[in-house]
This record gives sequence, C-alpha cells and structure tokens, in this order.
Amino acid sequence: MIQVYNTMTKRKEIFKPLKKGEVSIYCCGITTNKAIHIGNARPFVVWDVIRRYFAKIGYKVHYIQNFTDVDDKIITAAKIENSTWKEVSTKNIDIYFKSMDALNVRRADVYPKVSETMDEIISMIDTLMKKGYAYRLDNGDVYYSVEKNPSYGKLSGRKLEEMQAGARIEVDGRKNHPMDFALWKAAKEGEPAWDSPFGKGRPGWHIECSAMSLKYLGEKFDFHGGGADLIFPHHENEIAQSQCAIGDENSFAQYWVHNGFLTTDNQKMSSSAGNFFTVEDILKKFPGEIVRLFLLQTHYRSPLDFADTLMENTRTAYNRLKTSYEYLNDLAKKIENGTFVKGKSDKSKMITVSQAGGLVELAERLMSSFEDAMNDDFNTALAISYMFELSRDINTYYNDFLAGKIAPRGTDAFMIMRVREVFMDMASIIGIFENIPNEKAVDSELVNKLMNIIISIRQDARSAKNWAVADKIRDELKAAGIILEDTPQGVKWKNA
RNA sequence: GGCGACAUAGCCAAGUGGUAAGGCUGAGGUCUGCAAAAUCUCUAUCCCCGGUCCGAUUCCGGGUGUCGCCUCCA
Repeated sequence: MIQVYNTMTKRKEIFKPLKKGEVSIYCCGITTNKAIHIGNARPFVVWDVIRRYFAKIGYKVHYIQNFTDVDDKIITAAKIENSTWKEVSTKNIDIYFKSMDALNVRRADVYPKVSETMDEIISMIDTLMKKGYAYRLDNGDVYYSVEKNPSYGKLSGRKLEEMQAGARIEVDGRKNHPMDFALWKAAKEGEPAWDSPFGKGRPGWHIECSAMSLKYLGEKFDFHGGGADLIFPHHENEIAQSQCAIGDENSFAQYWVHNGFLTTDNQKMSSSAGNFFTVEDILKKFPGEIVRLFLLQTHYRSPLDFADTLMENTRTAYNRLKTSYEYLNDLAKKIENGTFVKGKSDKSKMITVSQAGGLVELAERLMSSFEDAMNDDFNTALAISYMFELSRDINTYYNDFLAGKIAPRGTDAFMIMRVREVFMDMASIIGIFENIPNEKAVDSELVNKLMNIIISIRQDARSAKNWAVADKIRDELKAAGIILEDTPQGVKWKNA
C-alpha cells in the first residue's frame, strides 16, 4: 500500500491506480529557454525514483514529460542570441538530456513539444470558446474566464477575491477579470505563429500541458507532478481549463505531487533571481551519481539548500556505499572462481564459522523497511538510511572474511549472493551504481603502465622494509594528486 | 493584505503520543610497518509559553523566527 501526499487534499492518501497494475504520470518538463539548473532537475530525479519504484513493484508505468518549446522567454532568448526559437530550444533540450543522463534519469515514454501538439492545443481552446469558458479580444488574444468556473482555485486553496492580482505587475485592463489568463496570444511581427480559428498566433502558457496530457494519457490519469512553484498559477489553470474542456470535475490528474525548492543561502533558487547553479556546472565538480544521491537524501517535499560543502559531505557518504558495492562484487567474484569457500580462515582468529546467515537476515529486514519508507510518500531519505545500515554490516563481514575470521561454507555463498541482490535492488531504485565515477583523472594505458611500474618499485621497497623509500613515493604521489592505498587486495590508486 | 510551509545535535536530515533513524565533522580504539580505506565507541530531552493527556518533540492554542506562493519560475 502506497501513500502519497496530494496537494489537492493537503494530506496523505492511499494510492489507488485508475487502472489496476498501471500508473500514468505527467511531470511538467522544462521551458527550453535556458540550460537547466539544479532546482529544475529535482523533480525529474524525484519522479525517476518514483517511477523506478512503481516498476520495481510490478506496475506498468506510463511516463510523459513535456518540453515547452514555444514561449515568450524562448523568443526573447533567441533575439538576444541572434538565433531562432527552434535553435535555442534544440540546444537546451540537448543540454537537458546530457544533464539527465549524467544523473541516471531514465527517459520518459514521450517528450511532447508544444510545436508538435498544436492541433490538440487549438482544438482544446476551440472547445473552451464554444462552451463559453473563453473569450477573444479584438486583437486576437484568447483568454480563459476564471469567473465562469466556480471551483477555480481549488488546488492552491485560494479565492479570487483574496488574491492581490496586479500587486506586482500591472493588470491588462482589456481582460474581463484580472486573473484571466491567455490561452492564445495573437501573433506579433517577427514572432513564430500558427494558424488557428482565432487568428494567427501561439498558445499561452498552461494550455500545452492540458492538451499533451489529454493526448497521451487521456481524460483521467494518476499523477501530475512538478515543482511547488507550479501549483499557482500553472497547475491551477491546467485543472480549470482541462476540466471545463472535458466537462468533468473529476477528470484530469487524480494525485498532485509537488516537490520543494532548492535554495542557496536559504533563498529560493530561481531563474529570474539569478542565484542558480546549472547542472552542467555542478557536474564539472561532482559526479552525477553524487548529485543524485544529494537530491534524494532529503524528502522531496522539503526545501533543500545547495552548497559545495554539502555536496562534499554527500561525496564521502556516497563512497561509503560504493565501498560496499565493490566488496560485494569482490565476494561475488571469489564465489565464482571458487576461492570464497576455501578462503584462508585462521582458526586462531576465527570468531565464527559463518556470519552470512545474520547478514542475509539483516538484508531482508532492511529491504522490507526500505519498501515501507518508499510506500510512505516516497521517503527516499529514510530508504537511503537503510542502505547505510546494510552497508556497515557488509563492510564488517568483508573485513572479517579477509582477516580470516570467517570460514564460509557452501551455503554462505548463496546467502552472500542474496545480500548482494538486495543491496543492488535498493541501489537500482535509488538509481546509483549505474555510472560509477572514474576517480582516475587520467586513465590511459600509458598512465596505468607507469603507475604499475612505480607501485612495483614501492612494493620492492616495502618487502625490503625500506619504509623511507616506500613512504617517500606515497607522499610525493600524494603531493602530485595521486592517492595510494595498500589494501589486502593489493595496491590501489586514484586521484585525490 | 490573503494563503501556506517549516523550526530536531557543530553541520545536513528522518521520525514517533511513552525520553529520538541515517549521513558529514570531531575525539578515542581496532586493523595497518606507518598511512589510507573499513570498522567500533562517544556527543540532542526535538524554538518559546500555555492547554489536553497517566505521559508530547510528536495533538490543540498563542508567540517568535525563517522561507515560500499570490508576476515568469521546477
């Protein structure tokens, strides 16, 4: 049983899919006027985990995410860049996909664009006109009339009379009501325009998401998501126009899920305020999987402050988990090549015949807790904490095994493989260990050969107990940015 | 002016009507030739004031503070 916080009802609800065994999701995508920043990325990572989880527990997932590629800001950007709206859009979509790939975000089923959904958009506006929910001005603009819809404001929980329309921006006096919003904007000189029954022009914001979700998911679908700043006016308007066009108060999204903002210095990160960090730039400093873990270590509805120091903490934490991942892989390799059971147990050190039984029991228990956490409004922060708990015992087991404190039996191999499976199941829902960062800044054949030579010389010195030489090599490599680790599996090196 | 969210250790962050997960950092120990990595141990009565309750950090009321939406914004 999954519980979800629904913005519409302002409380957690038990999730009941419209169609048994299937889940349909519409997540508001980006307006393609700029390179995405980390705040933009949050909902996509969050929804990526949600849909992975649904898939994992057996749902067939339908996931749609739009690109708004026709919009004032894109036209403005094109003018500034002396380019076209199409070029600006294409460029930013490319950046979007590169960023998402780095963050292990799986592709949506469809990425509809405004420019490719024009017929459906126009047809929906036409319906609203015919039903009397919209009106056209002489200049060709078409507006949605909020007063015609008594339930307008139900998502954001506000009433028309309570809002200070025009508090910070001048109201267009030609509108019937200050809160009326544009469905269609009449064409201006030199701007992209499409033909329509209301004249040449382009869609206003909001209408595209209504038209696209209707086109790809139908009149009713399960989830609609996005950042909390979309609640009003974007989602409010989507609901109004969709339900009026469809003619059913219960149509459109059944559950509204909104994520909290990213902040910097505790202030909301926003495109207009300019206090944002693009994903592209962050990826130059931190591997995608670490960025992803960072975003998921806080519950999606909480605000999240972004800072390099906080990212560094996540880097350390990520490496802990990665160590377990590597340990499990090493054990799996040993199991495969038959060196696991033989081991090199030392009776004088041995503390137990086997601990694998306890480990596998812990893993199963933590997996169950992990699922409980995910079922409770997708609490990834809690879920991840169980990975750390499992990680600790995996690492202990591995160290004991290497130290010869454990004499594994045949059945233990089976159990360790099960532990690995559980750990990887968790990882695959959180979406890590799919694109492990290479900590070697230069990983060429030549560098590896040179490093092997250096390491071999140092090993000779160590065998001769010539610690001065051995330490000098290690210290000077460290000064050069290379860290040597003498591990029981041999010497490892990586960049600092 | 209207509406809303949040306030938990040095930092980040879950959570519960019966004295509080996890991560980072710090101190000490194990391991190591020494390190590193790993691991173990140690650090909170949950913003303030009332109320309900046998008992509240968790529920209710008030206060203070921070942030957000009401304009484009994920």
